[in-house]
Amino acid sequence: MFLEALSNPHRLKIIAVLSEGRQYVSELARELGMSRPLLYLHLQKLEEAKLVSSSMEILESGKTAKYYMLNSFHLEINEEMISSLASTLTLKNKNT
Amino acid sequence: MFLEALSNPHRLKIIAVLSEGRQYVSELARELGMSRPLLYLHLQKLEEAKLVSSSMEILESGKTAKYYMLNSFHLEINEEMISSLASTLTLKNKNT
DNA sequence: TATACATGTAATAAAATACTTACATATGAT
DNA sequence: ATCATATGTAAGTATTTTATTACATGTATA
Repeated sequence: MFLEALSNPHRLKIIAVLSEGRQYVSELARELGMSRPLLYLHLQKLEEAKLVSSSMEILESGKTAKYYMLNSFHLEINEEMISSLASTLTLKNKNT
Repeated sequence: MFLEALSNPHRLKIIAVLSEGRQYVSELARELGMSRPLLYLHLQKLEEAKLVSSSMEILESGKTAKYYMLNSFHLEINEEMISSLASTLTLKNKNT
């Protein structure tokens, strides 16, 4: 769910950096001062939420790089929207 | 942070119910099929995020009741907004 | 007094997230 | 061959979040 994807400060930073342009994972990890495995985890969640996309490419150096880019998004969040979102959710309920 | 507050399905349901009108905790717990202590926890997070407010009142029966009501909100979420939000965040960084 | 129903919270358990360490593979340059 | 730098992921640990259980207090009613 996109709201869950946006609930972590690291992921917001990732979005902020990607909003300035696409970047590949290792370089992104350096810019954010974050370990690559951890960055992967966050990127995965952002990708599942369709907030970012990725593509494998070849750097000038000849090494392969996985580029991530930000998908443009625009959401209006208000009571009504949350209510209709809530009605689509299933949550394990003890009673019935 | 309001995005964290909105990242849990129970809390979205709470908002959905409260959007139909104010309600007191015990009754809300029954409507949601949720234990009161758990509901308290979620209501606290929503209140910290300023999404709901509460007030103690006396029921016709004479018992005191803590009413919760939804605060009206409207947020535009897009890359730009996330970027500026991200810049306000401090996150523990290993390297400087 | 016992029952019913309200608030409030402490202590604990369970589950989900976040994070680290370690290693594997591949390519190009020295 | 070794070094540097890329991807990818498994396994384990740590932390945070979520959830339960068990109480305490107060008021009105039977």
